[in-house]
Amino acid sequence: MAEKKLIQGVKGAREFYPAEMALRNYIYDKARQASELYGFLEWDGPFLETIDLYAAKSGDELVKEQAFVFADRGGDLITLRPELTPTLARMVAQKQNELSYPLRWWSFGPFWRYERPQRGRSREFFQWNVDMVGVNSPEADAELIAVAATFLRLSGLGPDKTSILVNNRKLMDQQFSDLGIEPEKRLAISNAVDRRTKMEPDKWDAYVLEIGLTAQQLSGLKAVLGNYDLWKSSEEMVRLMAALVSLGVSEYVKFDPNIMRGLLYYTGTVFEAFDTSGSVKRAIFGGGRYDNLLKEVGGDPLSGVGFAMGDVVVGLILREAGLVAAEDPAPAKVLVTIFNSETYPAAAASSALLRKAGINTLLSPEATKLQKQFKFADKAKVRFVVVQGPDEIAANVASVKDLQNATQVQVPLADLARHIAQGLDPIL
RNA sequence: GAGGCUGUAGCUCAAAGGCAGAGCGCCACACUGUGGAUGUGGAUGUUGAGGGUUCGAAACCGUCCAGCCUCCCCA
Repeated sequence: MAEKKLIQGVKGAREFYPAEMALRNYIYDKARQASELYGFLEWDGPFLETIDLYAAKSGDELVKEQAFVFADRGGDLITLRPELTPTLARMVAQKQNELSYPLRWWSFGPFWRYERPQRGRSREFFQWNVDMVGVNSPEADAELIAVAATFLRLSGLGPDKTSILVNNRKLMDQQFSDLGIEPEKRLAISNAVDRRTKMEPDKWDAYVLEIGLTAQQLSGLKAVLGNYDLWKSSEEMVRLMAALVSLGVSEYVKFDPNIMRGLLYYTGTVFEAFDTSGSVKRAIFGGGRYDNLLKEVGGDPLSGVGFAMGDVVVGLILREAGLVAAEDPAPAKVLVTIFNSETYPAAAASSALLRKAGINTLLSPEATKLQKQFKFADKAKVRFVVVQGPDEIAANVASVKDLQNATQVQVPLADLARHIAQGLDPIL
């Protein structure tokens, strides 16, 4: 009590108490299942990279303002990775002629971005990345969307709760061109489209006119953004949509001309997933097709398609939807109590028997009152409690209480593990 | 980087310038070989930090720190 001041953790860094760790592992497990169902290989890169790797995309806010950068003892600038794609590009380029294409890789690991922590955003987060490199077809794009949709399905997020919205950069570029919007204004227009849902209609109109569009172009643009059949005029989109039907995931997918994605490197299909039933407005994941992946790190150009999903937003959604309990996990099935200071050897021997049989077993570390040990068992959510007092030890048996139905029986020690295993799984 | 809200017991929150409280949780007992439920009793605070105003501050003022929300950006 003398020292009460707790040393604070790093702002925006994550703390995973057992309940949060269970959620993180749940997301990791579903990501792994979805990835492996499509035959993707797990990989990872270093968490530390030189700043040069990201500086290839100079001018990018991600690097200049959102990266954690520090000097190592030799004075070199080291970056905590803010994203995976540059690492992917480098690692593929290093073995460009050894790898077999199309490459299907997935990864789940930590990333860092120096930004203001808020709902759905922290400075340290885990991200699932999935990429297919070395192929350029709408069917490959569909495959990636299918991996993502499969994750949603495995996680219990059905198409009634989530949607994957898709669009195509080339299609939109054609529309902009048809409207006579000059190429140099298109980036600003893309950003404006991205921001449209967050602004009031009048203000958005004014904002677009300020960029330099004519009133006619504005109304044309709004017609385009309201045309949900626009995809039918794009051969790529038609093939993509057909592939999604064949792959059995089309119920998740909707065409939406308002999906642009801020990142510059997307060149074709783009997509983002949203929670449509809950309170979280941020994208669950986002991705798309990129060309010239390797050019900037010194390799020969390769096309790819990929997406990334952070753990924070999807974690919020899973909790809100009640799909993952906000409780500590309960790996142990049995608590072996210690009756008094003399009976520890018998209790420890019983716990060893159970563990040898593959049963997750807690052993009390000291002989406190049995009542206290039972209360602990209840909180630990174990099913069985084993008691061996002097009577049981003399008879070479153990008392086993089933907390679920409050029954208790005496079992010969030789049958202890089998008895409990059968109680846990009656099929045995 | 910009704006807003909040910070009181382990947790959720009351107290609006005048004695720091409740519920839940925790501990003990009822029940000295047995959990959940119930009852009775008990412990717990530098009111985020350090200053100022005041006879008197949890409250008012400014500083710092932290958390939450929005913008920016994005997973």
